Amino acid sequence: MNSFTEENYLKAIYKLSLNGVQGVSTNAIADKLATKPSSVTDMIKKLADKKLVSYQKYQGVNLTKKGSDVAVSIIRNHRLWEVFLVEKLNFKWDEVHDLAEELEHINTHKLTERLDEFLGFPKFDPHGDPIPDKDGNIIQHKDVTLSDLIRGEKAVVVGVKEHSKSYLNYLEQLQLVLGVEVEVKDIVEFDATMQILVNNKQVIISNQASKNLIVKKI
Amino acid sequence: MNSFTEENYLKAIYKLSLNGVQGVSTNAIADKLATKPSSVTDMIKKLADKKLVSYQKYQGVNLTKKGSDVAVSIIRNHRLWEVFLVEKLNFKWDEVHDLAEELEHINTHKLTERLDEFLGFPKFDPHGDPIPDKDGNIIQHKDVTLSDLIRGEKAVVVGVKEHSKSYLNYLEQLQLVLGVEVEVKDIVEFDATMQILVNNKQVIISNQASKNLIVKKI
DNA sequence: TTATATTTTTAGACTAATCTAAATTTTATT
DNA sequence: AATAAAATTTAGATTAGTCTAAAAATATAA
Ligand SMILES: [Mn+2]
Ligand SMILES: [Mn+2]
Ligand SMILES: [Mn+2]
Ligand SMILES: [Mn+2]
Repeated sequence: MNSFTEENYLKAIYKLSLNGVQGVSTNAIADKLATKPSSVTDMIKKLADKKLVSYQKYQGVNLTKKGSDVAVSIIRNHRLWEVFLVEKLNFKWDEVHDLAEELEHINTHKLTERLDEFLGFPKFDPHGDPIPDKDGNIIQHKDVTLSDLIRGEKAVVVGVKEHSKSYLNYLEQLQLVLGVEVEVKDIVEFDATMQILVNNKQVIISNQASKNLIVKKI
Repeated sequence: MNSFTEENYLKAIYKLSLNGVQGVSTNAIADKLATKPSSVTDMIKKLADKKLVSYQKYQGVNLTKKGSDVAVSIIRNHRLWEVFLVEKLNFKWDEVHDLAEELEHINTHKLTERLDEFLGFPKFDPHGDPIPDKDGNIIQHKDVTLSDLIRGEKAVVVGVKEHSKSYLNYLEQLQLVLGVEVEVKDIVEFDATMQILVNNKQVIISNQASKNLIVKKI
């Protein structure tokens, strides 16, 4: 089997591949995992030996089918556990990520499937991220963010691109949670600061914040 | 914090201490953890440095208050997760131990307490083992086993001393599960094989099996 | 109470994962 | 195309946990 560390590398490579990048760079992985490029090179070699990634020196790394399957399965676990923690144990959406980082590695088919069933086969996690189904199929978000809207447009909040505690906490204070409807009232031309309507309240939100909020136009 | 490995050592020492032994031996720990005595000596030294055990060369090891607290907390996690797996995810009692061995190390106060609450503050796990409360208080079984009974006595099954898959599976086939009433019909003098009544059915059970079944006389 | 057996510890080596510093390769810039 | 900058890899060291083989201490038995 794969160690927790190997699984975390696979997950990181998977996520970095989503931006259409062909050949994920050593530095990008090091950054994401808060480790050093030399450590990444070592691990990549090991993953390549195990046929989990394809790799040529200096050319970046790509997941094989096998590696991608492992990554998706870890992500499935992670998101199912986040749903469990929020729905069943009443955690808040800014509290569950770190716990899910640990729970995701208990990678037993039967446990995952039973958990999925217990939760009623949820399609999205508490941050709006799609949960891969048991065959690994995953619907990616269309990635329209609040910052893409123009004055007068309305949309529903469907996810976040940034998962830090401070961001999630901030959003909750503004009542900018999943499912809430927003309307763009005004945009400052200089720095794209937005004035929006949330639950009938006027809210001012920076571009830094609005470009991490995934929405669906209505 | 403590590594998974350290936690497993503490748990092993805790369990070996329950037999009233003063000074748990290196070999006993090695046996329980399926490792070598030399590895145990190394780890004991580390745990002693961390004030989790008290230890003098060649004299065996004892948990400190601090070490005992960690051990009890891991055991609490383990048993709560076993309840979760059986009650909520419909696992059978012979399937949950290995999963709980992994889940128990996600040792976060808040998670444990929320899980306890979600499960309705259970007092016993699926094998009849008592669950320590949040302050670490734990009621130990009185340890009367089926093999202690004499002809004609009746009792209720309240636990098992052996947790192997094969034993639990065997018991289930005989319908010897928690809460079931048994009556001793006959005992073979030679090897203490018992003939008992379970759910109105006659069952023959070896001493090997009967001495691992914890019961409460009625 | 010596000799023998058993238990425990030490010494030295190995693997996984990490790091720093130096060397190499690739990419960008003159 | 030559040079500078950035990215990547290699070399060598470190830490946690483990192991085997040998030495030392304790327990048992003649
Ligand atoms: Mn998460
Ligand atoms: Mn999430
Ligand atoms: Mn168990
Ligand atoms: Mn149990």
